[in-house]
Amino acid sequence: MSQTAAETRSERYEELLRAAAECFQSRGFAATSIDTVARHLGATKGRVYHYFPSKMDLFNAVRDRAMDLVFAASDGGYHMQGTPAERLHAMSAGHARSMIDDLPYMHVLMDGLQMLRYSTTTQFQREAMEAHLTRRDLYEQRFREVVVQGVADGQFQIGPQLSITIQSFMSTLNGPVFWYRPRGDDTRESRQAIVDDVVRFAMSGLGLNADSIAQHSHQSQKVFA
Amino acid sequence: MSQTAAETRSERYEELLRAAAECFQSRGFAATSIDTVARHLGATKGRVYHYFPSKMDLFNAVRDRAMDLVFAASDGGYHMQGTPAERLHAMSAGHARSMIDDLPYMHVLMDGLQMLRYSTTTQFQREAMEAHLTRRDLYEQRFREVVVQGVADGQFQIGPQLSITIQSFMSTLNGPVFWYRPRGDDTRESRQAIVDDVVRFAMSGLGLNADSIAQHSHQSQKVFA
Amino acid sequence: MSQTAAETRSERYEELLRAAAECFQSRGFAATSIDTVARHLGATKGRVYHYFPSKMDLFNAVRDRAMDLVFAASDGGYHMQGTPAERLHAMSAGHARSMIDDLPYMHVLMDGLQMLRYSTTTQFQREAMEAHLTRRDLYEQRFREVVVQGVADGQFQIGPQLSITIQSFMSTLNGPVFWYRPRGDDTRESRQAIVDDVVRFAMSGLGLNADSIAQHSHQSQKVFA
Amino acid sequence: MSQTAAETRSERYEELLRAAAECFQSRGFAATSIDTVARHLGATKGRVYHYFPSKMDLFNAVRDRAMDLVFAASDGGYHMQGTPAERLHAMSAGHARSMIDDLPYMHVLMDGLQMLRYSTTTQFQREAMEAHLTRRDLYEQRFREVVVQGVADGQFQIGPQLSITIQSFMSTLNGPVFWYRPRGDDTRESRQAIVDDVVRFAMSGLGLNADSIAQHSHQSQKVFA
DNA sequence: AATGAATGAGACTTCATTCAT
DNA sequence: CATGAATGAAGTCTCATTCAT
Repeated sequence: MSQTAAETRSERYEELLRAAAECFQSRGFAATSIDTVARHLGATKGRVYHYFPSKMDLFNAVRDRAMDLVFAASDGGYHMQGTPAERLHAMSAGHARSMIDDLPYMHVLMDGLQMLRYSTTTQFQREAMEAHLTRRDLYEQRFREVVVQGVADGQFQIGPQLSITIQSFMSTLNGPVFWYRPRGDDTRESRQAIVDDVVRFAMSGLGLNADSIAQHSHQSQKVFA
Repeated sequence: MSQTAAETRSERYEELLRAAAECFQSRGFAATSIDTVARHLGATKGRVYHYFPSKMDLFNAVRDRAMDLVFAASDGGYHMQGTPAERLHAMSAGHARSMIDDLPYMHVLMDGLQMLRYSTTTQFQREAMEAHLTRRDLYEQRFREVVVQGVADGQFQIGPQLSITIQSFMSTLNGPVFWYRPRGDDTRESRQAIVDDVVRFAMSGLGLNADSIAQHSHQSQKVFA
Repeated sequence: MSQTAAETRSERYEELLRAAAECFQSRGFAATSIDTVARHLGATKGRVYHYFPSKMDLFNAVRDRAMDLVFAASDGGYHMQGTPAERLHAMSAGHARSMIDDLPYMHVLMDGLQMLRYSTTTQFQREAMEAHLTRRDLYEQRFREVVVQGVADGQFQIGPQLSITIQSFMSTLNGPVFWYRPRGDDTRESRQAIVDDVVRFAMSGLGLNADSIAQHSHQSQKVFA
Repeated sequence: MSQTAAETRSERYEELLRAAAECFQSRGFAATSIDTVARHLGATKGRVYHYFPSKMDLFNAVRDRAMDLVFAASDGGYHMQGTPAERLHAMSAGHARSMIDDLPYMHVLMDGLQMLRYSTTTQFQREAMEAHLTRRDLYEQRFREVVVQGVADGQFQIGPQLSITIQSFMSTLNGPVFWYRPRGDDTRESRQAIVDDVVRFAMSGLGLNADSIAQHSHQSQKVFA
């Protein structure tokens, strides 16, 4: 019985998180009202406030979940054996795939960075933001690390400013969040094709030619199968 | 005197547009109040309403101005003589440069796309949105056109889905809007170095090698000097 | 077992009453939530609602208990043998003592009078309020009665309007509710010293000189020992 | 024109302050809604918020005004020439008179002290509270000072703890706030009679006999005529 | 050309209360 | 007996907008 209750609570929580993510995605934080989220869920405000003490806390929860997802998506590639190109390819494919598969969450992840200048934050929320920024830096650091190795190995040819290259690389991978929208005729394959092209562009941006990219793509298939 | 008045009006209008752009940039449309814009200007709401009938109209004006700027920034490259690679390089450099130089406006430009689902729009505003989307498609079409030529010429090697490549290319160029922030020690040269690296990455994403990129970069200097 | 249960219930009830009194004291009726009371008790709302059908009923119970306490505190003095001065002194000492010893309850007693104009009252609650006012009048009547006797006896010298004198007398005795706050270094004696000074002032207000006051004070010690 | 506007603003402000005082008086801070105040004024919330940024600020303004009034009421007595008994009598009469004449404000003044434990206070509001407490101490200090002189002169006979006596004295003077309510048949004289009796009781509490009180009363009449 | 007053709709949030368990 | 979930009313506050001046 207690387990059922716990499961129910957990399910409700997930339900809420997803509904919130979807609402925040389509209208942004400021333009999304708690009422909107509740209605999207077929419930009332009270339910939302029963799980989250404030709108900002709800947003933070969504954002943190998004971070979890994106970490998980590229984790396999980061820890796998292989050349920097192979690893980076796998990480990128996972990342891009997550952008498409978890679109609502990822949208919030992008939006969340603009939240920096909001003054209406409690002490707790400021700490949450700090923690988030730390995680985000850690995440970027993983990509940077592999890129640096690839440059050292001579696999990648990049411009003089490493930071700019990394930012451009991530911008490409994050791109789908801004231009991809699910369609009725999407299939697992059609989405993978999108991911492949995005990753191909990104890897190519580091100076890899098409042939080697194809190879790594093959690798990544196995990893994420 | 009439000319002076006209100039004053025009100056005030510009002042307002920029102030609005800066406010919209830092807090987004929904979280920016007319009062905030007015205060940012050292005035009161009345001034804003004297020039714009509504907040949404103010936003539209900023967004349209942003579109003007980005068009102007890549126009030289688009119309210049040269290979697709040369033209695309010039267009991209102009675009990226504009992202950095007109950051507040460009931020609004990116944000403006989320506005699609706002229900509170008048007939006029819906038309303005339509017109904006048309211009936006037209703008993207210019890049697509040149990329297609380059692919046909064999200068570019891209993935199977042209659209995805174009989107990734634009994502890279737009990137600075999300990660660049002006700093006290910025110089014209340091900003140009950023632009060069971004463009290098984007062109490289189309399969161009570093040498040819360097060449085009040289060209672009002349165009934008 | 049934007795144990009854005792438990009674204990829980007392616990609740006191917790409520403390919360109402520090924040007032309107600003105290049922949740606050429950948390103060280390429980949840359900417990409160198990014993009291509504917040107002809880408040009424606390207020009635406060009335019980203050009645009990001055009852000995009222019924004792002696001159009006002696009796009034004993009543006053008991009353003032109760103000300090039962501070949370007495605070609620003072607050409760403001509640008159609340419109959200049920029939039952209106009746409870009426009953309370009746008891309150009865209580004041006791003091009035003894004062009148003292005036008739020539022990007290008061102003032309008896009501005003009574009100002032009670205001003095009630004073501690507004300015006394328990401190770590309070002792039974230090609290008694406060009571003595308050009562001395009040009796003196009726025209009694210091000497006779000292005498009565001595008397009252015996009554409340 | 500007003067008219200024006057209008000032009038509106006063109107609001009084309306707020009246509402706070009858229901207390927490139970008074801004809507209530607005309705009491025949206006809407917006008007209230146009003049006061928050409910707490409105309350603070009322409380500060109350403090102004009570200071003014006893100021003449404090600065006048005379024995401690004469001065204290005049101060007390002014104070008590103010309790009756400015009842709504004075009620707020009493309530305001309970506000100490509200956690929902901004930095600014905490400072306002500190400033208020300082003023309040200063006010009390005036009475204490004159009482001490009277004790030194042998005019007053009080109990061993000066503080308790002062508190009791003030409690008596403040009393009318809790028990006086204006009635249709009130006259200037009937109110003065109340004040006289209250002051008589308070002075008598310090050991003054009726005769000397009558004398001082005569004095005070001249001061406050 | 611009200000300040005012409104009213709508947002976030709290909380008394009910109910299933 | 007690909890946790949920609701709905009400309250604080914001803000786009209108209007008189």
